[in-house]
Amino acid sequence: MEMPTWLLSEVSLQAHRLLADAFAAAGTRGYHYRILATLEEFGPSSQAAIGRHARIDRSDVVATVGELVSGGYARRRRDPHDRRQNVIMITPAGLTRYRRLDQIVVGVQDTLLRPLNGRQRGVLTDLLRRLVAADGSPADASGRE
Amino acid sequence: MEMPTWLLSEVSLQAHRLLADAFAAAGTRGYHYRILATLEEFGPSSQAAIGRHARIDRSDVVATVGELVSGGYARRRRDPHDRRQNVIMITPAGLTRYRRLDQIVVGVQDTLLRPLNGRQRGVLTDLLRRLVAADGSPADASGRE
DNA sequence: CAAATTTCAGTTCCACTGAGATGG
DNA sequence: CCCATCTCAGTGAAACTGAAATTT
Repeated sequence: MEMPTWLLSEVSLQAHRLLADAFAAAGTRGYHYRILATLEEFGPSSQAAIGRHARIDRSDVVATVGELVSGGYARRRRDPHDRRQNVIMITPAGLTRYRRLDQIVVGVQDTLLRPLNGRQRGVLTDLLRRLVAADGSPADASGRE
Repeated sequence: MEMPTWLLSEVSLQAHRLLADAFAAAGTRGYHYRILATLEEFGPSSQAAIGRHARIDRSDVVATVGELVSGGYARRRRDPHDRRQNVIMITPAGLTRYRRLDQIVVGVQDTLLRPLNGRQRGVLTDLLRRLVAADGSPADASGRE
């Protein structure tokens, strides 16, 4: 019960709980924040591109963007240059909302990482980044999918 | 998008995918493994105790233990000393199954942590352990629950 | 009475699948 | 023809809630 995967899922669950509580208090969910963050970072994007950046399934992107549009946080238009895709743009209201949610998320980082000092936080982030970077990379011969 | 909680959830998701795939191939799920591991580690336990050790909700413990009993991997009896509770015991078949699943889990650790050397794995485990240990501990004034 | 345990029924979020329609 | 995108409908694991029944 001390396996890294166990510890990882426990810590991730802690983070998820903190985030879910904070998001719920703000009347939203993780997918909303992640999509707003993607739009803020990459600008107008197709739904497929959003899904790749935010790592959300195509199917969930459709539904969540729909909710964001209903709430006035994003706009959805057909791309005139490639009529297969939509162009999703964040609205001023969406940007305001994103900034507010982002502060919440920053606060959660600090709550979660309180037991670690600055140097330790850096080491943890670095190690995790390596694992993320290696996901599905050539190092591993037995590919998924 | 480089927040520790994001990296954490990404890595945890990688681990979850690896484990879920491996468990599915073995015809089981995470809850089954976690409960078998708890029974192996702590011996006969009440369902409430299992839930506390494996960090599984009381409600899910009931259902999952039921499945394990159906599969012949555990037995459920009323505790004669405290008739509110059940005593759950792992069967020989359950122990065999647990050992097999545990090997799978050990293999997944190695797949996941392949990008890190031994020292780095130790550091990561240590940092994560600190975060887990601090969960809901006094350091944080605003307690959950 | 209060507290703990078991159980059931239901919810939510997240990740994912399959298939159809449209368009490049 | 093949491929990408969008969309809908549905599945399943995991975490959780509320309430009832039993027993301590």
